[in-house]
Amino acid sequence: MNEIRTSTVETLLGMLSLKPMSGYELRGLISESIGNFWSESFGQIYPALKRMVAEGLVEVEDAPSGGRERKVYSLTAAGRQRLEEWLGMPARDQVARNELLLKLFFGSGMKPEQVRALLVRKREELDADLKRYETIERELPRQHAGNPGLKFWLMTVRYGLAEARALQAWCDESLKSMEEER
Amino acid sequence: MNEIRTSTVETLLGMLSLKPMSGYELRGLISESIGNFWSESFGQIYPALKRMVAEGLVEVEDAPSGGRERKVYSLTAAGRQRLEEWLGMPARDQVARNELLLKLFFGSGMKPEQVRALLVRKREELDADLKRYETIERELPRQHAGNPGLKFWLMTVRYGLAEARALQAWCDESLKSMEEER
DNA sequence: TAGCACATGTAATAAGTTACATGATTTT
DNA sequence: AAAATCATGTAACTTATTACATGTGCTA
Repeated sequence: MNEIRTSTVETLLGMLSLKPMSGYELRGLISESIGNFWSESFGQIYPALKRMVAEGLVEVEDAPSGGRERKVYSLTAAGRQRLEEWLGMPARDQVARNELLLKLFFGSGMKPEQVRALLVRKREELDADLKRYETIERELPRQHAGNPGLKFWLMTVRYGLAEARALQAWCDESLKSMEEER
Repeated sequence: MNEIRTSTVETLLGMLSLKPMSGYELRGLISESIGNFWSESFGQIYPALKRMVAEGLVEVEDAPSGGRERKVYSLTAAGRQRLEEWLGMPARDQVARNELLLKLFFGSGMKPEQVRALLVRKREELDADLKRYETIERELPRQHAGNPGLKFWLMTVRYGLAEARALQAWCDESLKSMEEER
C-alpha cells in the first residue's frame, strides 16, 4: 500500500494561497494562525519547498530584503489545483496519543494526591487555553473584518473553545469523584 | 537537551502491572483497553521489551503454549519503581495535529458543500464514537466490579464522552452557520 | 557592540507504522 | 484443506523535532 500521508506540502500550499511568502514567514504565520492545532518546523518546511518547486507546485522568486537572502514562494496553477483536490478529500484523523489518559488509566497504581495533581494541572492548562481562545474570538473579527476566511477561522477557534470547556467540566467531575474517596 | 519522550516503555510497564503477558498479548490488550487514546505496534513493542530486559525493568520467562513459542514478561522491582516515577510526573501534551481544522482553516477556498461534507462526516464519526463509549460506560462496571482500576477506566471513557458530545454540538453550530449562507 | 530578529539550509536523532519473514495451532 | 489466530521478530520507510552551521540587518 502506498498511502501518502504528508500534509506538510498541503499546509504550505494552503498558506501560500493566502499570500506569497518565504520559508521563514511561512513558519511564523503557521505558528501564529494554526499553531493551536498544527505545526511545521524549518526542518520540514525548507526541504518541502524544494520538492514543491521540483514538482511545479510553486514558483520561487529571489527577493532579498536589504542584503539578506530571501526566497519568496507563490502558487502555480498546478499548486492551486493540488490544494483544491486535497481540500475536497475527507480529513483523516490521527491516532490521538493522550498521555494524561494513559496515566489515569493506571490511576489505581498512583497515590490519590498524584491523580488529583494531574487533573488540577490539566484544568489549569485548559483555563489558559480558554483565555487564549476567548481573546482570539473577540479580536479576530476586528482584525479581519470583511475577510472571507474570517468565518472559517472563527470555526476553528470555537472548536477549541467547545473542547476546552467540555474538558474542564470533565476535570471538575473527575476531581469530585476523587474527593468522595478521601 | 536530552529530553526522552518515549512512553512506549512506560506503557508496557503499566500494562504488565496489570498482569504478566507476552508481546502479542500486550498488543491485543493495548488496542482493546486504551486503543481510543493510545497505540503501540509490534514494531515498537518487541524491540522495547528487549531493551527493558537489558535494563532490568522486566523479566522474561519462556512459556510456550503447546508447541508455540511464547515469552511472558513480568515487572521487576526496578520496573515497578520506574512506572511509579513516571506516573508521578506531569503528563506532557502532544502537538495536536488536527487535519479537519487545517482544512476548515482554508474553508474560503472550498465550495460550501465541501465544507458541509467535512462537518457531516465528522458528526457521523463522533456519533459512532459516542455509541462505542456509551456501551463501554455501561458494560465496564459489570465486567470489572470491585476492580480498583474501574474508577479510573471510567474516567478515561468519560473524557471521550465529554469531548465527543461537545464536538457534536460544535458540528451542529458550524453546520448551521453554513446554512445561513445558502 | 551585543543581542535579537530575519533568513536558509543540513545533519542527527527520535518515534512510529507497515510490510516482510517465518512458523505453529486452532477453527471452519 | 484453507483460513484465522497465536506468536516473534526485523527491515524499510515515513514523519517530525532539535541542533547545528552560517550569515545579514536592525535596534537598544
